[in-house]
Amino acid sequence: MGSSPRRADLAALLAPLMRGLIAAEEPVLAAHGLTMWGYVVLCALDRGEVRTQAALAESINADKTRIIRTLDDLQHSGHIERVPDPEDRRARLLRITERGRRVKDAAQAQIQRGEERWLGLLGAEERRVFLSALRRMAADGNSGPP
Amino acid sequence: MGSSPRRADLAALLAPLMRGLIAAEEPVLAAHGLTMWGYVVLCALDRGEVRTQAALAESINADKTRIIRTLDDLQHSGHIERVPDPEDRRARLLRITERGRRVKDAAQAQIQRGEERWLGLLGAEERRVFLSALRRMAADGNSGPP
DNA sequence: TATTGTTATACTCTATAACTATA
DNA sequence: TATAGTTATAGAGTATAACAATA
Repeated sequence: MGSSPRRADLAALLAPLMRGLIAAEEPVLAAHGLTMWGYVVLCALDRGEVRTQAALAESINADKTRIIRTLDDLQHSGHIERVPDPEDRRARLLRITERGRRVKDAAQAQIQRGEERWLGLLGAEERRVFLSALRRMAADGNSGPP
Repeated sequence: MGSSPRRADLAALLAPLMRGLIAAEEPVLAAHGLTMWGYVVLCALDRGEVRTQAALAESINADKTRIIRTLDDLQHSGHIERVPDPEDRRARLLRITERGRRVKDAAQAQIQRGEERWLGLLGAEERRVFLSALRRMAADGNSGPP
């Protein structure tokens, strides 16, 4: 015997949770005039770790060509600024605007309230352990192929 | 102030972990002659909860038209059988074959060994709490929109 | 020669509509 | 009339290749 697995695959457990979270986020973002990618970009820029489009694309695991329309839209709606880099005239420096940060913070607050639908299933200590473990695992996933 | 979030969004933590897991799974599945969807189908059929194509599609959150090519391939490679339902001549009953189960079990064993790259970051008790919490959250995500 | 940002093109994946054979 | 399975078509999303400007 021994043919049935002790537990489901990790990915099989994460997938439905991910689906649920995204489904819950989408109407919130739409209500704030944001797309999923637009929100991801605002979050990345708000962290302040990246300045150029290439660096941004890499940090959110997107192709550099894929984010251009998103950046255009965010710029036109006043959520970000794109200024030429005086030190490298090929590059354009990205910055979230005051308005962009307000919108992002409002959307994020509502999103994290919505996450209580799932996190609320956990006890206080359980939640602490879960989030701590998840943070560590997520950080390692960034270190590329084994 | 209060403009920076206490923590990252749940989805933002799950996304890189999910990416890493899928990237690690893909070469394993390929080595066993399976696609991601083919593997998902074999796992669902092995659980034995569904019998028709429509029920299978729903259980793995896929469109009924989307799985047909996958079922064709799995049938041609002898991983599943499709027999006409004697009680409803419109339907075809799905069943994983002995060969299908062997391949699926082998792939799954290797996949779960690969997951130790992430789960291995956790202590024994931490891992137990994490998996227990994740299982509960994943089950709730299936209950549809709030 | 390599890199930044951009555009145009091709390709993959998925959903939609329409069809058949049953019920 | 509704449903199971199938096919064909169209649409969205993504990657690839090629370009101009700059390093």
